[in-house]
Amino acid sequence: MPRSEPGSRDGPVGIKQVAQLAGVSPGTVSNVLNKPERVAAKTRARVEQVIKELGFVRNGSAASLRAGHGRTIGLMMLDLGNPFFTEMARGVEDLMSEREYGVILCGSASQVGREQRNVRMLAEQQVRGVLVTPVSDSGESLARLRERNIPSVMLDHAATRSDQCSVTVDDVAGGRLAVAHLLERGARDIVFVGGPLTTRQNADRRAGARKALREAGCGTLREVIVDEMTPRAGHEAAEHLLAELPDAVFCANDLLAMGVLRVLLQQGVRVPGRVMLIGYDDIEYALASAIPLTSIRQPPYKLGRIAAELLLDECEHPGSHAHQQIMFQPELVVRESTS
Amino acid sequence: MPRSEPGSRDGPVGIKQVAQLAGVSPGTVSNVLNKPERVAAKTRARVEQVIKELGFVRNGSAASLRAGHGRTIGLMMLDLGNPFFTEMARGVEDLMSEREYGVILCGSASQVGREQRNVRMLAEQQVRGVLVTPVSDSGESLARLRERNIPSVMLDHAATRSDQCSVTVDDVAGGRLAVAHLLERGARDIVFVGGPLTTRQNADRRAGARKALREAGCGTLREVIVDEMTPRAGHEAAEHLLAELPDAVFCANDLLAMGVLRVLLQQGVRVPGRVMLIGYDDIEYALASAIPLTSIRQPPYKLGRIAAELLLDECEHPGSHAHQQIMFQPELVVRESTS
DNA sequence: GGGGTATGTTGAAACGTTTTAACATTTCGC
DNA sequence: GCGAAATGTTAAAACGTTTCAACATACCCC
Repeated sequence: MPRSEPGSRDGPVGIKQVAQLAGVSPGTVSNVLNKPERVAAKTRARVEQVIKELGFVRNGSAASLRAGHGRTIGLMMLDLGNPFFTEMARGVEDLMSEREYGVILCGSASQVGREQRNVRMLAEQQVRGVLVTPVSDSGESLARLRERNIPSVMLDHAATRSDQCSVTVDDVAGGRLAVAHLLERGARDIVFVGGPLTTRQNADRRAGARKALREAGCGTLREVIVDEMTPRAGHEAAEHLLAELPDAVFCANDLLAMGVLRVLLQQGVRVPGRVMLIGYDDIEYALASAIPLTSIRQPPYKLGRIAAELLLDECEHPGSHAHQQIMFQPELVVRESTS
Repeated sequence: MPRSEPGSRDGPVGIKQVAQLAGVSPGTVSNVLNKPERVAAKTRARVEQVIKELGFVRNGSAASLRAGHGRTIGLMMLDLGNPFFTEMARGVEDLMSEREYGVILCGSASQVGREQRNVRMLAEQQVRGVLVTPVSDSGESLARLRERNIPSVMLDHAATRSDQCSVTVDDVAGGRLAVAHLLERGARDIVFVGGPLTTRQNADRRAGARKALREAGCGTLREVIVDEMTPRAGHEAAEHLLAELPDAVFCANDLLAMGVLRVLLQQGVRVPGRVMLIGYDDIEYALASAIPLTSIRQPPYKLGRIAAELLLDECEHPGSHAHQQIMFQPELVVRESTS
């Protein structure tokens, strides 16, 4: 049996072979794939049948070359080690998977250089658009995307230009919410643990904290600035506190708070009896800690999903797309650590 | 000023325009990009200069179309919500970024169907290779990749075929390590909390636990099977234990253990005084819990990185590549919860 | 300085789609 | 039934790279 089908060759089947077997032209097969409504029901059925039989899978590179863009988007994350961001990535991935897009994942690890290298790589891959959680100074990366006409949506960082979409949570409001809660519970001597302040998130949360104090007209804010948002950094910060215990501690994220909590308990400091503690992000693991943590809840999954929707809208309907700067309000979740 | 350069047009600059400005043929520019050693130093310098001036970025789709494969790999993860897997993804991303490859991220959410859809998408994107943490029955997905000649490496699941690379940690040894430790500390009535048992990880860890008992010739193992590896599932499991407290609990992952721990402490059960507790994975957040958790450490970042290296070796040197099944040994990390 | 070998460079042919204008065919109003 | 309009289908020209055989050129040894 030399060869089973007239046109069958060894290589992967292409659109031509489908066309031949279905008795139509390659153009029609392409239409079945991309604009099914333009081809007669009967023809379409036949072609689809052949596609299934032959196990044909379209060559995305060729499609992308001809069409000028492919079915992938880029996702640039600030910190792949932080559950807040990976949860966001999950939201993005879920939506893109539904719409049959691929997601090219990049981590900038908060370094401008790495961010720029990755933007170049994404441009090379002909991504249709890019989602970015920008490092403090990403102007250049975004400009490069713009000059290549690659749409982008900023994630967890508000856009200042009106020709840019962004999806964020109000961190100033979050900081205010946290400290207002502590004040209401009677705390006066409050410590903010967070950093580095060059990141927008930290700066905003601190600003919110100060705002709450101003509004209340009472209380003082001490600060311990750390250079990482990890449990380890929380440990170190807590050591500084032991000398002069405050009434309450506001940590710029839950990982820090978990570190602080552990040191306090080890030293026999009652939480919340002696010191109240509040975190930020409301990650799942915060609930599971020995003294469940009061925290500020953000919806990372939703953020990712909505940003992805916005990006796709801009990519697929550049004409009618209206740029939006969406800002969610965070939510206070009260648990034992402040009760 | 009608046009600044003779060949300058509006669209993105291509290899031809670089060639023209540098006074060479397009083929030579391509060689500068892909086989720099084949082109004379002087010519190369000139071309590189022009590339920089024009801000030329190669069109990856065209390259991929002609060459038959692109500079991306696929990464299929079992569970994007689990720090163990996201840490693995970080290892993969780091290496691929160094080698200037893009990583297309997919989550299978443990569903065979989603896995297969994603494999199809990856094939369409012409990925060079795929890293898979397979769901329990992924034979078909892997077969599809093979018939398309797309190399793959299995992650966190040992390959049974010798023409397949895999990188794993010995979960049987891990389970044995955990329970042997508990027995050594004097526990006799031990409970295993984990599930679902259809996942290889759970089945192996349980098998390891049983092995430890057999070897010791003493002790008994009760089991609470859950259907999710989350803190919430841990809570529920712990409720079952309260009626008849065991000497020790071995959880198939740290998230479960954190959930169990919280319920025990809430009920006034001393840990480790009354019940010892051991987890699995040694995730960062486990250390930060109120009673630091004894756990079985696995090196997810390293797993990801090594698997990525293996995959690239297979992709780039298919001739000389030797398939390997690498298995790491896990490590016992003793902390307060068993001391 | 002539035959042979390295060493660089080139031109043109792919790669597998999408797109477009042009061509058939059917449908419809009258 | 006739012409016009609507509906399907097609052939051929892109898209921007890589590859490969062929061609120059420089170098070397006797």
